[in-house]
Amino acid sequence: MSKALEFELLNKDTRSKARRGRITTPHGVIETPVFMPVGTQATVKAMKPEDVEKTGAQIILANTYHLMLRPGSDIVRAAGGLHEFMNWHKPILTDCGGFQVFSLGHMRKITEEGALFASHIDGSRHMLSPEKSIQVQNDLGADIIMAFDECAPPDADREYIARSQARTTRWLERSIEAHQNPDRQALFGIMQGGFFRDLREESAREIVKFDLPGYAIGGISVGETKEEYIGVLEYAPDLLPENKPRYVMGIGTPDYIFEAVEHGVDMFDCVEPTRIARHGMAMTSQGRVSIKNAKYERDFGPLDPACDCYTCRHYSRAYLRHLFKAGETMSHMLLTEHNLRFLSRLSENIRKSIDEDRFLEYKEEFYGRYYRRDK
RNA sequence: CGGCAGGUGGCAUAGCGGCGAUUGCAGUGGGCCGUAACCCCACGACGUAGAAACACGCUGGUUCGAGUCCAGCCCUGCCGA
Repeated sequence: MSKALEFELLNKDTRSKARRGRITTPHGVIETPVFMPVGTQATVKAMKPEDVEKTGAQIILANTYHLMLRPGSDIVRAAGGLHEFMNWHKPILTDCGGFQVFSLGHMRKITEEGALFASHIDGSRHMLSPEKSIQVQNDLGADIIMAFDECAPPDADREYIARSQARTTRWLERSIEAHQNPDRQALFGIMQGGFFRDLREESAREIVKFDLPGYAIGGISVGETKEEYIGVLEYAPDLLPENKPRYVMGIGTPDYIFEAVEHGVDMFDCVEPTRIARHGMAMTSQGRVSIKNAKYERDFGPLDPACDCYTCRHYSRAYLRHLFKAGETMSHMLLTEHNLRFLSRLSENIRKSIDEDRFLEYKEEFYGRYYRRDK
């Protein structure tokens, strides 16, 4: 059993599969369900670590592929690891590069050995294999690291998904073998299998055998319909051990989060809040607000009257709109901070609702405000 | 007063005689899901598509056809007095 991570199941909702948990890592405790902001290049874009922390974030992500290319994991290691390098002293999770196998699909070639990438920065060629991914993640030193997988495209056919999923399992075995310090970094396995239940079952059966400290559900929220997404959630979390954290990779809209939690998921991450912030979009208690809209030109009220974040306490919609239209970096900072606070608070409220056994009521109440259909 | 260069969307620009006129910025709206993302898409605007009419400074002319060629005028900029 890994000493790097401990998971306590604190409470279970009686009318759904939602659960409250607590993960303990070398850099601190994480209350679950938890939303994890993404800081791909060892920075949550537009945010200082201390401000990320103030939003209530308990753990952030960083990325193997990006940091391997720049600055290079040896440099991060020489700096004393990611926590020291980026001045974030709470837990960190590093993604393995498997998503880049998908998102940079046209710039790489997959073989049994791994994925051969042409760097999006300078075109140089890099083999990202299970061994390489884990070596980089060992250098980075995150509390939770991910086994190297292939995130297959949602429209791939069954035959491809079957082969890819089986290969990901073989890659998992190699990832475990390559892992140098399981006492300080917890290695999670990733379930694949696309939208085929039997392939998901096969994937789960194989990866669970390794008795890892946690498991992720990968390959969803990659452009499929919401129905397909929920379809996988109906059975996939149940295929994973109850006493281990379950992580759905890549979700960050409130509805996707609620659905995941309802089906027994504990962790989730997404670029959504940070990216849409830089594109002028805010998540508010009343639904999404596109701050670029002309109707906010003279709106001197806060972005979200129900929000306690720094942005909402000090700035108006009119000012945020002005900053955004003017191309000022400050708009990215303020909107990002707000969106991160929004999702942290959502996580807090979800945890509270599970503690009080009223998760479904909270979900309904939230949907009534956020997804109301007027305007 | 003379010489030169120009006048095309809000601004800036492209445009062998076939234009229902280009592109960028600005504008309006939308998207974004394990971050190649301060990015991408759409639309409107000069410039009219229900019909008719007007039409790239203005007025004429050449031509089957003119933003494009010609003439005059108006305006702008630069240079010289």
